[in-house]
Amino acid sequence: MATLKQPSQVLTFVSPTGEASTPEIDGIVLDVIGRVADKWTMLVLEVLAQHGVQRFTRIGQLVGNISQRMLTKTLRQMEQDGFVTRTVYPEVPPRVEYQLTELGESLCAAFCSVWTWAETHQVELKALREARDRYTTTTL
Amino acid sequence: MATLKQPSQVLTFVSPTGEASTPEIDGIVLDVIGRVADKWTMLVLEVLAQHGVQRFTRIGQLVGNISQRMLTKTLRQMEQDGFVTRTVYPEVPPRVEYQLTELGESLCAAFCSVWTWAETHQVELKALREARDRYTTTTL
DNA sequence: CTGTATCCACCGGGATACTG
DNA sequence: CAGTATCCCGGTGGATACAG
Repeated sequence: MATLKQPSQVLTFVSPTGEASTPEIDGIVLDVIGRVADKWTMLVLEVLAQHGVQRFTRIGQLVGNISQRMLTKTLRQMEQDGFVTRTVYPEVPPRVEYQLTELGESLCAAFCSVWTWAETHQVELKALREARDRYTTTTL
Repeated sequence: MATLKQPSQVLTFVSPTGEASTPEIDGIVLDVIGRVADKWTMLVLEVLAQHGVQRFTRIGQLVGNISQRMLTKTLRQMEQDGFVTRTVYPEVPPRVEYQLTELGESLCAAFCSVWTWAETHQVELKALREARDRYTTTTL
């Protein structure tokens, strides 16, 4: 983001020289977060971390309900970002194996705390959601 | 090494019959991840964590390019999820303040490692991307 | 100031069909 | 097996206008 594009009337107020109160979040970091904060990416990351090198179809099975299209796109993106390696064996039928790179593993480790947080607070979160749902129900 | 978490009950292999018994990652956790892995949510979370209680417009400024619509939606969602509290002061002009709850702060802390990871590897990531972009010079 | 409501363009993502 | 190519629908999110 942060692309050139006259912010017509957005809340932004990027001062010319920066400074002032510009606690803007670093663009690169933000961009990285944007890529990584993808549902399928996180799931594939998880799968490869737990099961090691796997083939295309296998990953799809392990992830769960994911279409070929999304699996392909996700894996390609992850490959581009250097999170996984893609190895094609010139056989017939073809065999393609995916494996986490060290970068991918380190990312996975970083996400571990979030995953743990989700598990730790799932009861609490579920309760909150149900409480909210009770309000939202009758109002329709 | 960097395994995300122990095999626990999260992922299961496909049963011998070919039926995908429980390949899904825990629904609640996945759902939570889905909500939390939102760009704007993460940014607002970050902003509130760093700047403490803030008003609507101010949050918008601190976040950067975010439309009112998205800011409102994000804040509402976060309020529903119990990440922030919303305090309306019956004044004119109106003043509304948002503040992280303890839950929100704990989530933010969990995300800290991801944020740190992004910062730590940003050079590496940038290099990878640029290398890729050079290949993508396949004109139009 | 703090929103809500609307219109609308974009694209994420499922379903399906075809290829090497 | 491991994709690629289309169609297509619904959600995301920006722009704009209006309200309390």
